[in-house]
Amino acid sequence: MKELPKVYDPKLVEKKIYDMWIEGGYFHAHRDPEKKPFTIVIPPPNVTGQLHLGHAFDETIQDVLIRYKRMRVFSALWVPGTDHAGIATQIKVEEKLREEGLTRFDLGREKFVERVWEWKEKYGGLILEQLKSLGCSCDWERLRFTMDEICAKAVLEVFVRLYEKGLIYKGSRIINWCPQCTTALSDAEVEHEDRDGNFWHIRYPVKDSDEYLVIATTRPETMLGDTAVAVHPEDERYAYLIGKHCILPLVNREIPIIADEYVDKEFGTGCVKITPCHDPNDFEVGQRHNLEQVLIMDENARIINGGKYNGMDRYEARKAIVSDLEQQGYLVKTEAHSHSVGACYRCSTTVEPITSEQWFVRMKPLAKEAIRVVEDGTIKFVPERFTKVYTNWMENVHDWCISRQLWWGHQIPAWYCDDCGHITVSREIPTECEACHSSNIWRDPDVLDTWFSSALWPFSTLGWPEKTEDLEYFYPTDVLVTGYDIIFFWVARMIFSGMEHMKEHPFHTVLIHGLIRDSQGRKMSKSLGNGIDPMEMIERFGADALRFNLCTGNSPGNDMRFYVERCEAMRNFANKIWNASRFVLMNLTIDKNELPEKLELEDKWILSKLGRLAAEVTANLDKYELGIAANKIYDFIWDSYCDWYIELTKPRLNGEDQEAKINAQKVLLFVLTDTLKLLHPFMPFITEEIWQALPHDGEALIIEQWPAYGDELSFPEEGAAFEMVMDAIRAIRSTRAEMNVPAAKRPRLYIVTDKDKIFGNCRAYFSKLAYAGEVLISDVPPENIEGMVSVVTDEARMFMPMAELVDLEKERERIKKELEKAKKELDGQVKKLSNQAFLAKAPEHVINTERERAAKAQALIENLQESLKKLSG
RNA sequence: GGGAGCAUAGCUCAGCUGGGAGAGCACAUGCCUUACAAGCAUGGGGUCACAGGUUCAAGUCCUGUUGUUCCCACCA
Repeated sequence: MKELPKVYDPKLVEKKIYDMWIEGGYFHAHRDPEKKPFTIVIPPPNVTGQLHLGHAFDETIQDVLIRYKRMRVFSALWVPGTDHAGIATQIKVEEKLREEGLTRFDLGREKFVERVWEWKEKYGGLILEQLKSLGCSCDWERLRFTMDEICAKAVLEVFVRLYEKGLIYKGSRIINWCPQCTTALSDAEVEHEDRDGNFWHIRYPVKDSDEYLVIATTRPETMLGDTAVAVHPEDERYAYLIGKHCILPLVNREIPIIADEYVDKEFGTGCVKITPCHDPNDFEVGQRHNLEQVLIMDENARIINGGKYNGMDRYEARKAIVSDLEQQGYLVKTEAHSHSVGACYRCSTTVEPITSEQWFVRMKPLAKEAIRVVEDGTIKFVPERFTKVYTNWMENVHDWCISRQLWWGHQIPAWYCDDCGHITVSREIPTECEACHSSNIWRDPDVLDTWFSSALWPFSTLGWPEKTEDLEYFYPTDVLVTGYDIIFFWVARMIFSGMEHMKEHPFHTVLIHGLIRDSQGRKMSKSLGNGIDPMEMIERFGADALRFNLCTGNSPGNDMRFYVERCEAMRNFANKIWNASRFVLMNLTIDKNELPEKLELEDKWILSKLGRLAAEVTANLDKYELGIAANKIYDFIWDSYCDWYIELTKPRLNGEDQEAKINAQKVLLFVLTDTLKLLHPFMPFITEEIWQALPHDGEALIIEQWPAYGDELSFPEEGAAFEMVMDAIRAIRSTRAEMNVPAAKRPRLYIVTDKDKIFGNCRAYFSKLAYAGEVLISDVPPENIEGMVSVVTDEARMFMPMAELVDLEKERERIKKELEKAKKELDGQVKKLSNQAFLAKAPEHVINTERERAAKAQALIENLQESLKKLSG
């Protein structure tokens, strides 16, 4: 039998085991008509990214589910892949260029995109290698990239289809503009934050009058683009001014005073400046009143069309304008005012609402089905509370701005005709305008939002729009695992995309988890420098320890604080399993895993526990309760198997009875093997390594069948009987510890009980686990009880002659104290059981449990009283 | 303005459909007991935020309050 080292070293094992799995081809899912498919698509990490704890968390959950289903004999497919991550990747490569003193414009589009591909080829594999270190059992033969040919084809197809259906359109709308990334952003890509700012009250003179209106603004620079002042139609204060004009200060433009219900009479002065090009509301007002549009900022948020302010940065202009207003007497007052400011989710620059020509997806028609499938339960969110977050967003969703002024991404398949102005949208690269056949056409330089391609991920990865066999077999996928921060970006868009293009839900369950935070509850971020590198955790404690840490100690959907010490604790757990297995192997002389004919009491006890564990863990995993399942396995291994069962087998293993020896080995091996199976999804490496060292029939643990038992492991009576013995052992240990009896002291043990048969079979365990010398069992107490320490449970009275330790008076006090406690307990039971309402209304099994407890308490009291009486002589 | 989460041991958190308060770490005491000191045994420690309510029975369900975190929203 193979010798295992004394301390488990993940580094010696993980790489080797992973290679073994790859060689075995176990990650590759076959389209097996005999099996049911189970499919997960990975949330594709940024291709240039590095694994952080958030990934590790997300990926571990998916791997647990995939491994579990694989062992349940599903054809379990986990599709891996990476995302081209438009802005993020482009920024990274531009930074690199800057080190060479270059910008992307120096290279030109074509060369720049080439550079990004080079970068991707060079660094794009890193995160995939990291996933392997974590143990992810992805089907690497089906690796995808959001910009590979297969995915690009899907993107093209979707764009053209939606355009043809009128669900994609180009238009001039207010969009969020990031002056740093110089691109449009979708609403979802803007993060709102309350910031302290000012509320500037400005006087707008009414034309041909001494009067003026006071408006208030948080962005005074936008006044350069004002084309009206609005009041509420029913505001009698200003009714007589409607239709007249104001003179815009500094600019001296005449702008109309209009009436619009959008204005809140109660807020501020009741007058609002209207800047259609730089505020979404004002844009709407402008549309309604046919107002002039004056765009006053360029792509870098520098002033244009603003006279003397031209060329200034937006904040410079703000300062200059406020100062000029003040000098010229237009500034009424400045108030401190906290208001919400939008920031780019990539670079945190304050975004500027700007009118711009962009491509949009018309959301209302698409949202309808996406809401329906969630409301009718076709798609379920776990935990359920995220359903509302989703539907609420979907019901109020605005059109999705999908064009980005970037070079890295899927270029929009639209060509403009210089002659007739027609837009040709096409799957093929056209040579002429489809309307006027002019060859004077040029392609839209913009690319699509990265999330446009991720939205198609569940079916693009399987080969759509081709009717592939994979698509046929594996779609719809089953579970989508991601953090709650990605619901709008990705989950929502996958759902409506799946419904629109596949006419079928992309997955039936969305398993949502929280975010990983640092030990103080802060978000992990580069700027705080509080990030923990999962690779370092793997290096120090092993992938299994990291995985187990991430699976436990949190509840679904909630954030989780990450403690390095917990990795250490889980490393210790791995070591515990290692040593337990080492013990089993050291004692093993059999080469076949089978249960013996003859089972001892403790065998039946542990087997019962194993049977229950398997059933419960299965139920928990089916409900996506990974943490509960993992905790149960942990407790079973450490407490039941190691601390009790292994110790209990030692007398047999070290004894002379050959048959008993073999039988103990058989049960040890059987229980260990099935426990490894249950633990495998959580700790794949160590379980596989041990399993390979144990006698086995199959090839690898990863493809072993998940344990499932009928009644064959159910021994409720024996299980309960053995718990009785354990109670007695614990009571003795406790008393000995309390009295500071050293382990070397092994007094004779008298057990007084009417369950003499059960206790009689367990003599050896009292010696081994309760440090007893000779064990004598009887239904009457021994003589000379005065010199004995007395230990009492509800099933037995026990006496140990330790005269030198016994202070009779103290002994009596100790027992009296226990008696008090027991009586108090019984009082409670009696009270409950004499409550007629309880007896009438509580379910029978609850009443029975209470009766049993009362009976036990009663028995304990009697035993204690007996002992006390004896002591008192 | 709307919505959600959280509040349980010194710390971090479990506690699934209501039925005698749990884990890890920390702490204390005693043990190198031939699988494991990354270990074993034993122990201390909790008005389950507060106030009502439903129920035979509430940490668990309902209402409200307080504190805290987060999400959404076009309050200029």
